[in-house]
Amino acid sequence: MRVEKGPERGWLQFLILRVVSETPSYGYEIIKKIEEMSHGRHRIKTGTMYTTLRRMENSGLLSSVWEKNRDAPDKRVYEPTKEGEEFLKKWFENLIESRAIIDSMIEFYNKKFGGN
Amino acid sequence: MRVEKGPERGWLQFLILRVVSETPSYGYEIIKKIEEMSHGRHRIKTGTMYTTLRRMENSGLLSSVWEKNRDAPDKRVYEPTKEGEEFLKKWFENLIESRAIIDSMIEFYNKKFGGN
DNA sequence: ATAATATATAACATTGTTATATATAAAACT
DNA sequence: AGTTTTATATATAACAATGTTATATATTAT
Repeated sequence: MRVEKGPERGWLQFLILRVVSETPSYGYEIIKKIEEMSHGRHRIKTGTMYTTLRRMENSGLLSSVWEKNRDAPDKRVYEPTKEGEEFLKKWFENLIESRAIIDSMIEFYNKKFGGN
Repeated sequence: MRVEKGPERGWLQFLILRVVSETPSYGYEIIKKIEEMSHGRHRIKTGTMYTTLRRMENSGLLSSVWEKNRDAPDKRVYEPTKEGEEFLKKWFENLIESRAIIDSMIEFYNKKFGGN
């Protein structure tokens, strides 16, 4: 799989990997964790989430197991594959490199639009 | 046109607007300015650039005029529309809001992967 | 009943890439 | 002087990747 160069592509995949690399989790919970983590800025629709999880499993970034429950619907729990961990790490490295560019962008903004 | 919430979508459109909002410019030059601005990290292919410029004009974010030249090929010079300026401003605002999230991401990375 | 939890997918829209084509002007070669 | 190569400049069709919308199903808690 191609790894992109900046914060421009696969942002959602990055967020998902960020979550499940900390603790394996399932679609519904990942949505809430992302929402919490981004202070309400990223409200992922269920359709988007499950579609993306499925694609990421197909492309080898995630693996899943069914967690069976008596008193609740079963959950499909995801964790990163080795390839997923590598993808995540590269994305982080790119994000760190991009931070300087982002900062210079914001500086330009403050000049142009008269920010604080 | 829908305006997105974070650094996840339309990053290239944002970069283009960032450039032409400073000084109106044309495809070939915009590629070089973006490459320069990003310290070589964003090398946009001509196909990507002209396709994107065309789409942005169609969706009302940019307008263009032909600059006729005797000693060189003509250039199609782009500048942002009013809508383009608004799009750019919102993108900037979202980027600023996202910076805190990005920073917390990087902090997580440093813990996880043992960064500096 | 209604809301919250939990997963799923088809159809669509948007965004970015690749491959290819055209044309002019300047520089370097032979 | 004539030829090739490089740089400048634009364009688009076909494709790949990513994200959204709309809709469906089923269980548990209030």
